Amino acid sequence: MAAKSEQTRQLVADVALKMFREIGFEKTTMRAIAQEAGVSVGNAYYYFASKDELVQELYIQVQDEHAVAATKALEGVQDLAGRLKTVLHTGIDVMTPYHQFGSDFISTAIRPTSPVNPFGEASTAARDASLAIFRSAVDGASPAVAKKLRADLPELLWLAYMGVALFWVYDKSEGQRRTRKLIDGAAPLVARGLSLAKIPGVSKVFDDVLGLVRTVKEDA
Amino acid sequence: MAAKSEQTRQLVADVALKMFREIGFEKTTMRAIAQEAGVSVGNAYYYFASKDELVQELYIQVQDEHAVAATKALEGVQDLAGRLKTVLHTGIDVMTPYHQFGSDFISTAIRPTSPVNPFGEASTAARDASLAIFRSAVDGASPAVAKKLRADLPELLWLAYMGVALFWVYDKSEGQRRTRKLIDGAAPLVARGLSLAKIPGVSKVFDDVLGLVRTVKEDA
DNA sequence: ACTCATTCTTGAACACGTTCAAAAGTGCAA
DNA sequence: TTGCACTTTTGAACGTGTTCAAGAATGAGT
Repeated sequence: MAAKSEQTRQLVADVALKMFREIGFEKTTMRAIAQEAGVSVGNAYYYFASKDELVQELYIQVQDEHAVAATKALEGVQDLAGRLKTVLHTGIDVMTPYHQFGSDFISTAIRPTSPVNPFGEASTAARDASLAIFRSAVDGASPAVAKKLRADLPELLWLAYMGVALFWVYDKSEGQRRTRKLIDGAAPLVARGLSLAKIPGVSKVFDDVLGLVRTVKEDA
Repeated sequence: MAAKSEQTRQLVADVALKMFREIGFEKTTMRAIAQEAGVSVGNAYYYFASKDELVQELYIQVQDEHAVAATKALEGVQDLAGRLKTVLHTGIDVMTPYHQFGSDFISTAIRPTSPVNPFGEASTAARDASLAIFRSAVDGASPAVAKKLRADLPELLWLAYMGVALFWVYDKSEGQRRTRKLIDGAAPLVARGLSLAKIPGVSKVFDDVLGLVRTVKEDA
């Protein structure tokens, strides 16, 4: 029997996500969710320990959509700039229905104790999934990315992606036009910048950057 | 008469900041502030429209301290790497008493409607003050920074500083050792990276980066 | 059919940030 | 002194996220 329990859980989650999309984070109160779902407030809390955990539900779903959309869109795109653009654009695509919700999300997510914190423990799975998208974007590129960069690049790009997401949240231009522009401009620049790694004088700086990144990551 | 009113305002602010420092943001309730200050809750709200505005008070104070400390510490430091290090380290210095408070602060600050949002209207003054520190760090450097970079660099460094601050918030190492390491490593790297602007192949990439920055900033 | 441990559900209660009508205080003009 | 407008102060009340003791429902073992 497919757990009556699981049904209730799904119901609450579905109602919550729908309300987040339609009326925003703050106006979606736990009481409203419960009422709309036809359960008691306490019951919603039986399945989700906090409002933040409902946000986590949304986060995971958006992440999944991104993985699917990006994988599909990457087919046939060879060059790094194009692949990077693809991953970033599809990322923004799946987030778009939640744009008005974005600032509340980030505000929630940035709190170290939040289950949605992208750097935190609770979202290791989601982060790894997201990282995997960038890894595939890098690994599948031709001409290939310089070998010494290949290991760390996906993580750095993912970090940049967090920055783009932040930019997007603040982007009040229609359809978030500016964010799209930023992606279209930055992706080729990153690719070109990386190709400079062959120049001797530049190569050393790259090595040091990688060294620093590794050092700082290490003694966490 | 130095306004009894102003005295109350100061009292509330002082008590609040002290409590933020000592027991953190969440545990510092408006009721606790009021009680400790010997006023009613409503009275605290007469002077500060929200708890966020008390955070703004803190933000401004920290900013001021940073400006003073950085200006003093910059004396006699010539090279860009050193000057950058100085500004970043003094920035972390003045924030240190509030480290445990950091994540709540950022979580508050990142909300576009917050008076403390560093990108927002309400903190234009504070941001300009902070920007001025970076501008002076750049302008006072010798050997001088490439002319074409000089206009935009302070803003980009300020942005990087926001990133460092974010890193610091998450830095759980003792005394935030890792953040210090990051600063010591990154500052010379930035300086060296900028000096590459003279190399022809690199120069073009730099130009495009600046072009992109300006484009994206323009049609806000 | 009858336990009874486990899972699920309820709604009242709590502390919080915030609001507001009303009271108290203040200072100046008549 | 009295009157009056203005500023300051109060504390009860509201809606929020969250907790929890208590009760229902469920289902496996007898």
